[in-house]
Amino acid sequence: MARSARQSKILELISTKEIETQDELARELKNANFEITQATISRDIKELGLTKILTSSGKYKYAIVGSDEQQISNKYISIFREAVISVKAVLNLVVVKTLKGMASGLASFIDKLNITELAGAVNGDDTLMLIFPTAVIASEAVNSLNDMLS
Amino acid sequence: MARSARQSKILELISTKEIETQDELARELKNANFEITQATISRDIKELGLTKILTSSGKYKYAIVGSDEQQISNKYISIFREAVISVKAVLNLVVVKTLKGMASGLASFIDKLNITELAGAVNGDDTLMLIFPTAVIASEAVNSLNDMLS
DNA sequence: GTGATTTTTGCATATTTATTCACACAATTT
DNA sequence: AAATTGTGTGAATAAATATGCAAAAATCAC
Repeated sequence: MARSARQSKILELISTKEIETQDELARELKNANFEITQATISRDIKELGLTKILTSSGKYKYAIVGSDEQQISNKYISIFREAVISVKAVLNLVVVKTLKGMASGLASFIDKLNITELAGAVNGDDTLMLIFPTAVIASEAVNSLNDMLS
Repeated sequence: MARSARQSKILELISTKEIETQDELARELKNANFEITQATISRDIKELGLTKILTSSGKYKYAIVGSDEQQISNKYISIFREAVISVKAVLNLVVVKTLKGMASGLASFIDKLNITELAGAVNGDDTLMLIFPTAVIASEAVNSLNDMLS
C-alpha cells in the first residue's frame, strides 16, 4: 500500500507545486512522511510516465504527459483501484471515498482525463467530489468508474 | 542559418527515429554533416521545448510535446520563417517550397499542429505538400500560413 | 508458523544532461 | 578602422537522473 500512496502523493505534488528535480520531490515527500531516496523516485517517475516539461518561465518541471500510446492509464488505474473505497452518485454529484490522503492525487489524475461533461472536481483528504451537469450523467459516470475498478 | 537548419534536422530526426540520448542525436547529426557537441544539443533541445517521453517499450525517447502554455510555437515559427521560400495552393493541395533539407523537419512540426482539416502531408527534400479536402480550404490554409510568415 | 520466491528499496555508481567559462566571430557604434 | 556588444560554440565540469547489485520487506505455498 505504501507504494501506491507514495505515487499518489507524487501526482498531487507535481500538480500543485513546481517540482524541478527528483531531490526536491524527495524533500517534499519527506515532509509528507514518506522516507524515500532519489533512486526510488526515479523509478516511480518512470512508472508513472512523468516527464519534465518547459514552463513559460524557462524552468523545467515535472508533469503528467501523454506517452507514446495512450497506455499511460494502466498504471494509474491500478493506483485508482487501491485508493478508492466507494463511488456513489448524489444528485448531479459523484462522491468518491478514498484511503486517507489519496484523494488529491486522484483528483490530479482525473483532471488530466479531460472528461468533457465534468464541470469540476474538489477534494478533501479522503473524499473527492466530481460535479456533473445532470444526475443522469453523474450516474453514468459512476458506472464507468465502477467498471474501471472491477 | 546553420542553426535553424540544425534544429530543423533535430525535429526530423526525433520524429523519424527513436532517439534516446543527446549523444545519440549528436551522432545522427554528424551523419547529416552537422558537426556539433552534446552541449549545443542540450541548448537546442531546451529552445525547442523537447522532452523525453516513455515509449510503450519502456525506453525513453525525445519528442515534441505541448509545454505549459501553448507558447511553444514562437521558436518554431522562427524556424518556419527561415526555411520557407514560398507557399502556394494548387487545387486542394498546398505546396510549400523550403530551403534544401528542411522540408521534413517542417513536416514533423505541422503534423504536431493537429490541423483538423489536413488530410495528410508528404515531403521531399525541399518541398512539402499538404493535402486538404477542398480547394477552398486549401487556399484558406495558404492565407494562414502566409500570415504566419509575415 | 517455516522456508521459498517475488517485489521494493538503498547504496554506490554509471550515464545523461545542464551550465560555467573562455573564446571566436559577426554586427554595430564611435 | 578600432572599439564595443552580442551570439553561438566547445571543453570541462557540475548537476541531475538511471541502474546494477545486494539486502530488506512483503507475499506466497505449504
